Amino acid sequence: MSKVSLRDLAKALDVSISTVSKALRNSYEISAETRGRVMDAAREMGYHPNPYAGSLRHHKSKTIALLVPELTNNFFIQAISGAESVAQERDYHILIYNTHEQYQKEESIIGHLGNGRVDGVIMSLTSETGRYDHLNELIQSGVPIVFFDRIAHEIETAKITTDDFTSAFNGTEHLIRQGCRDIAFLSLSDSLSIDNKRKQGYLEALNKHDLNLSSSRIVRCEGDEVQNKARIMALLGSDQRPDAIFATVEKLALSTYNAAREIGVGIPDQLKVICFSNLRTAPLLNPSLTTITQPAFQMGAEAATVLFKYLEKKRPVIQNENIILKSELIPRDSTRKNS
Amino acid sequence: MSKVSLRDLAKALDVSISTVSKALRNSYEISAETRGRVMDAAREMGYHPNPYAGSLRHHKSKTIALLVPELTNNFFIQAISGAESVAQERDYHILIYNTHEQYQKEESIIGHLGNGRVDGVIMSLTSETGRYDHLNELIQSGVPIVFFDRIAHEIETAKITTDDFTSAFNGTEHLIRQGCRDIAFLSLSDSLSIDNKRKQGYLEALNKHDLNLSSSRIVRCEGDEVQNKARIMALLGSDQRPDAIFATVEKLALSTYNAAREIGVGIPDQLKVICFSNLRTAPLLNPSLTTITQPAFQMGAEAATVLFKYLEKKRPVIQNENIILKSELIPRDSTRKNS
DNA sequence: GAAAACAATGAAATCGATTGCGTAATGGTT
DNA sequence: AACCATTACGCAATCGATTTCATTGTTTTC
Repeated sequence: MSKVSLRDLAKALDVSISTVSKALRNSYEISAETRGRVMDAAREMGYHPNPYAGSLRHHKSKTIALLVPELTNNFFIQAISGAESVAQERDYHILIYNTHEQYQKEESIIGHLGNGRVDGVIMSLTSETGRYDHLNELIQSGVPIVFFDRIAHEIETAKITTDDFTSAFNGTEHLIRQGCRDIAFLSLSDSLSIDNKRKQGYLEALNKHDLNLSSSRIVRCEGDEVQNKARIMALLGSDQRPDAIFATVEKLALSTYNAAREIGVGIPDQLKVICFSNLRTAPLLNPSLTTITQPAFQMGAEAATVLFKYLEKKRPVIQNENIILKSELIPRDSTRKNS
Repeated sequence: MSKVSLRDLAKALDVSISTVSKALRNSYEISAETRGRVMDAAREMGYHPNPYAGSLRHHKSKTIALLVPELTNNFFIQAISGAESVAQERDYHILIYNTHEQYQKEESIIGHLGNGRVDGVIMSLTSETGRYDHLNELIQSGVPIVFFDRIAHEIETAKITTDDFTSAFNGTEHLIRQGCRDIAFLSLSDSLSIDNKRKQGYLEALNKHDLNLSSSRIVRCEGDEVQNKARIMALLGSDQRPDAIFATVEKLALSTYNAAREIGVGIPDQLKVICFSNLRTAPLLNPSLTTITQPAFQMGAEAATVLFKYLEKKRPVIQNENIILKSELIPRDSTRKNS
């Protein structure tokens, strides 16, 4: 039952290996009768071609890699799901890697991806990634990369992002409209472009509305859950408590909810909260959470579509291209105006 | 810069291919000097071995496949994350497949996994899967499968589950203790063993407490989100509304929340809700949701560990083995006793 | 000093599938 | 009857790495 190769089929049918191979690929060289016999035998004996033999021959693996900094994260999962659905349509296989927000892991994994393991890569950078040598090297070796969300501007390729600056600007204005005057911004990492763009959108909105920007209102939360929550509790416990929090990522908003609950700060009366999030339960939270929701599934699908478009070419060098999708601001109770 | 092979190295150093190969693998046959030269050249020229050439030779791919019926699902994602972390430690690669709850996709994907693409498989069945020929065939062809959560009892191999019967029994008793007398059970599929075990636990608890089991209280929710919500709204809107809902899976509890909100049924006063769930925001919901939480990450990690244990053997035939982990019942406000 | 032992390297087979080219057999043409 | 086309198939090289088995040249041993 185990491992049927072309050779086994050839032996069983008393023809040559090449005849079997050609018959299975419907070559015009093979007579209809022989082809039929081969097909039947292949079915009966349960023949499945060894994918790696073909990969070796054709220098393509029909496999792509997906690198994300976190797996247990609604945004990335939806993006993965989007990419997966496109890949499945095209009979591509997906290798998945979790870089755990560590540059070192990213580098090591990228190193394993050269020389034919994958035909292309879709990825989002870790929050630590500041150098791109490993990525450039991979591209030089002929493996194209498409970035989504956490992109490397420095690399010429396709990048799928959302309108982070505008979304953050609008989100901040939304808070201001709801009556907030002292908005803290919870940031994830200084080296991420999305983080910086969101920060700029936030600052620009403050500026437009003549709110002074005390730099202490930008709080870096790059630790683990416990550390971040402690930092937020310190912020909320100080005598100069902000009246709103803009969280760049979902998990910081949840930490804010937990911190506020623990310290006895009422949302939205004493503190309004908004964040970038793909949480399905946002409407069911207490209070329901105002979110800026990225089209995550679509981003993943788009990244895969662009990648495949280039993979079909003979020499897949991806043109520099910025594909920017729109996020949606969904106001809910966490930013409800005080009555 | 692109594609450096052993041959290229050999040419550059003016030695044979075999010498290069042996040098890189630290063979004692090669002199220290030559080895050094080879190593240096390999580093400089950016040599990475072609993984598929090795796979062909050694009949192993250092790759496993992970099949799940859903990707955007907290339970499965945590399980995947657990398996991924173990795989990463051992330098294994993970191919991920979403069967979308469709038997046909499961069958087709499994068909692509024979003949060397992967060394083993970790999977959870679709809710449609009732035949196991495709799985048996794969195992026969030498690819071991480890199941988690949604397992196939009929197949002799390792299976990682949680104590579904007991958990459902305890969950139901919990509802009864909180004063419920008419508990509806939202079921996902009749063909899934976990669903049946949970159902049995539920029935057993009713039985123990002498609550009569009108069969109409078991509601099959195997449609999409819209259909399920409609079914639940019909249930909650009837003049014989149950006083509690036991949801087998998270998404049905969320549909229940939405349905109850829409129809104006108060949780927990008019309706108590409990469910199997790995939702991180369960404590933050309105009201906070009582959950039976499975150790999903651990299940994935355990599945991978068992699989790798067998893959290290020469002839990996997995012994029949049931590994049962404990779920945790976390009472929250959605089952709070009426005052 | 001849034989044996050893160290360092290379040639070639192998894994499984593909494919360009060669070739035998058949039928048709003049 | 000699020739050419066509059909149907097999041989062998190839992809890249590994590994067994020679094959050199050198050193040791009696």
